[in-house]
Amino acid sequence: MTNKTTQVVTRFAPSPTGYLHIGGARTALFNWLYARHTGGKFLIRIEDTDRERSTPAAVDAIFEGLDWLGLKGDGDVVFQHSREQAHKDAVAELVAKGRAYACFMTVEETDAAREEARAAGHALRSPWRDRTPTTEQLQQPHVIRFKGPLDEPLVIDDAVQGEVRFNTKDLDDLVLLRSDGTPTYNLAVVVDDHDMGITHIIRGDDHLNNAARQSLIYMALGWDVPKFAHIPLIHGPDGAKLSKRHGAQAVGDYAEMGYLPEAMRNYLARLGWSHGDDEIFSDEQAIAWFEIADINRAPSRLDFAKLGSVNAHWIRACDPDRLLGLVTDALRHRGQAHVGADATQDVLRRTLPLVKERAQTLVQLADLVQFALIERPFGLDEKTLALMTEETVGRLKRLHEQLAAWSDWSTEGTDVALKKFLENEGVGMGKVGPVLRGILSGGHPAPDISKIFASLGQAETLARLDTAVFL
RNA sequence: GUCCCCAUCGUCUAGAGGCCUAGGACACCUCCCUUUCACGGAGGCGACCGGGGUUCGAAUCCCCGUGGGGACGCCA
Repeated sequence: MTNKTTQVVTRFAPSPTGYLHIGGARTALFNWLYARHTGGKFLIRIEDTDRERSTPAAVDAIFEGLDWLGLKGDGDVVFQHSREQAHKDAVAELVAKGRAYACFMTVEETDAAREEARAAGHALRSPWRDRTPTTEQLQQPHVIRFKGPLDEPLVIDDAVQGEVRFNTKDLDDLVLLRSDGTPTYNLAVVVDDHDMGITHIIRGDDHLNNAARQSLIYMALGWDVPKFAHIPLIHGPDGAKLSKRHGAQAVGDYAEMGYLPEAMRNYLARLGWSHGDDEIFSDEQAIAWFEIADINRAPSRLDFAKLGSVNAHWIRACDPDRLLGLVTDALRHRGQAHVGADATQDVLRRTLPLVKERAQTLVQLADLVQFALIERPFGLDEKTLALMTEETVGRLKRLHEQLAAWSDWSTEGTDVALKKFLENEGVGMGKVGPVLRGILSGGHPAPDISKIFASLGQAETLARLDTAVFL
């Protein structure tokens, strides 16, 4: 735990140009975990300084993703766009301090100068860096650039990556205000993080270079540089950067595939962070254990097999009523609109506990429950039909008789009934099992036969037997 | 091309100089359980990228190489 005098404040700052990416989700999770761990605050800021690419739909999508994941911000959401004036004020201050300047290069000139600078072994330097423009010149279109040190060592003390050494000769004088007067990302981030009191910036590795530039701005403004923690990116199963061809990228995709948010949190937290050999842990445990020092430095790959096994655990641990609701939703989602009916809900309530240990996702669970939901009369598959010899039919009729008189329809009870029947018949389960399964399940995947009995209930079991045997 | 980061089983990882003949999880294989498919149980396969140092001793520290990744915008 950190000391009480300076409360930890973390933030998640996505740019609303699309859905909430799985990598972004983990970044958000780490920020959230660290804030919870330290008793600090977790804030959300929408980085919409690029008005062209930012859309309200994307903002909604991001919040939908965060809500589903259960990651709520502690304060009001900050929209970066709304803080334009603060950004401009900071730039004015930098100009006044001689730490920023007007640059009149055109885009073409800038490109050429950049080429030239690279060839010379350093970053872009504007010829306007040391000129004082006249009042007339200032009427012309221009950008405001940061005036960084030309050739000095710069060390970023990163909580994950350690001491990262740069030289300012490789850092160009980045644009603070565009020629239309709007602030750029690198400037806005610094001003907002400072004003929001962010103490720890936990974000993707791809920002490590920005950290160098940003820290220069902090220092120029005379502000404390927050603690940086750059976490490695998540890669696809093939080790390449996560992209469309890897399939699911949006957290919404994972919801749709039937993963539980708590499973997602568990899996994502374990991806790139560890607490010894612990694999399955609750939110409370993750919060208690989460230290930035335990975040790994190497990028990690997404592994659906492992995600599935973690999800299977949380499906089993899921509260029955909640699971019923989730499966009902999944069934509706696939077009089974009638599943909300009381009778169907009863069937599901009985069936779910009997099959839930077989599923890795809610979608699989929805499949596993189909055998109980199909409506009579349904045909028998060929395999089952082939088993319906005269001898078997006679046997099934006797079974029907015995079951009709049996009262205990718990799984254990029907198991006893079945065993007794087999004993009386003097045959093994192999003689009856396959055909009975076919008749009762309609060819759908189904659990043990006694569990099928318990799931269907006496009336439905007898009815299904009836239609098969007497057709 | 320049700058930066990274490197333990197929994957996620444990490991902070001797506890390591390198541990766990997922995946995979075998067997058991069994009416199907699963679940479960018992085993098994399987890694310190390479080369130099430092040290009595290195997966752990240093250097070089190689291989991955990221960044080089008036995008964020």
